[in-house]
Amino acid sequence: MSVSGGPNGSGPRWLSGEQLAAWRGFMKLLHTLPAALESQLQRDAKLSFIEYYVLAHLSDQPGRRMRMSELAVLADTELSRLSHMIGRLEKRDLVRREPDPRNGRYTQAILTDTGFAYLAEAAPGHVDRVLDLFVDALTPEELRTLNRITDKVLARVERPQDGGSGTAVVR
Amino acid sequence: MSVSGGPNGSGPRWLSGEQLAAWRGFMKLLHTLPAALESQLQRDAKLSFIEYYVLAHLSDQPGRRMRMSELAVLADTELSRLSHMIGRLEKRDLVRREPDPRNGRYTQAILTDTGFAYLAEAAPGHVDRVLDLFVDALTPEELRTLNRITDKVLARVERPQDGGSGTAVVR
DNA sequence: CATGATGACTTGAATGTTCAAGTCAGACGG
DNA sequence: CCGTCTGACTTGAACATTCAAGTCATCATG
Repeated sequence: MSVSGGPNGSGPRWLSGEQLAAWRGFMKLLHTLPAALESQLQRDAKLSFIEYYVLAHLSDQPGRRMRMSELAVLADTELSRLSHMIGRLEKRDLVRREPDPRNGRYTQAILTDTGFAYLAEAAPGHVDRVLDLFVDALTPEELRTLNRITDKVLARVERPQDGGSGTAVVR
Repeated sequence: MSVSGGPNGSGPRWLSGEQLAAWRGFMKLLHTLPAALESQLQRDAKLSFIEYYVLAHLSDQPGRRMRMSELAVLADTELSRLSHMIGRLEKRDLVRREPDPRNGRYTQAILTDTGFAYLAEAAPGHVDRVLDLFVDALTPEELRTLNRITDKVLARVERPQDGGSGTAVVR
């Protein structure tokens, strides 16, 4: 980037060629892989990626139900977005809501029978695609390495401490 | 997932434990890493991830200008989204538009001086974060492996179109 | 040239996401 | 009990993205 070495003259750290290549490629993957999976899900089941995983998580649960806030954590989304989303899925009869009988502050999202059948119909196609685009593309060795890499980066991202990387001044 | 082995009985292929762990972790990374970078950019420069890279690509170009359609390819986005986005950046005086003098059908997006200065201000903080969360988290060896993995998956995703299950060869 | 075809955007409406309040149930202190 | 507080959503408005037309310059053809 012209901005990197350019106007700041002796600018701050930048990325080396190899690092930049890895980062660029990874950024591209970040966008294209979900897009490819979404397009399959959208075409075959009119579901977005996150909708699919919300339904899948519910189907996994005893009673096919879960508290909204727990589901939000699992689906890695904010409660507000989840609430709107469940509202839309409710209109399609895939999910319904009930207050938790044990504690009325909580709401349970419940996968309906319709929703379960719908998911069962959609799952194989999606799984095929994950296998095809991701799992089968890599050797078991590479998969293990990737898992380790993922964990390391996630640990950094979720590191409790924030801080603008130490003493470097960011005006 | 209950849906995987459940209602379909002898269902189609599913993911093994290791595969599933790798996929889950990767999906999580797909979401949290961009979110972490966006939150820094948003806080420090009121820019989204993609807006940042649009400005960065422009700054890289001779004349700091590029045709909309080329920029759309580089930024991996649709023209319509780019057009709306450039419209918003235009209101902030970071970018302006001109018809290409060589061919009036084309539009050039041009980084203004204001935009260039703005980007120069925002870049170090963003780069720091990429280094911190991504590059520095991995060994050079891991970075190379990741790069290879990325290329393999991207090749699958961008594969023209097949569906024929005959070829097991990845080459 | 006039006419239609094509390509490269631009635009407006529909849809989805984010942000800032608002609501409501239960916990807590007096 | 009563009032206040807290947590867990829900809601509506603002904002962004997607989708389906619409516009406009240039090209091809008769």
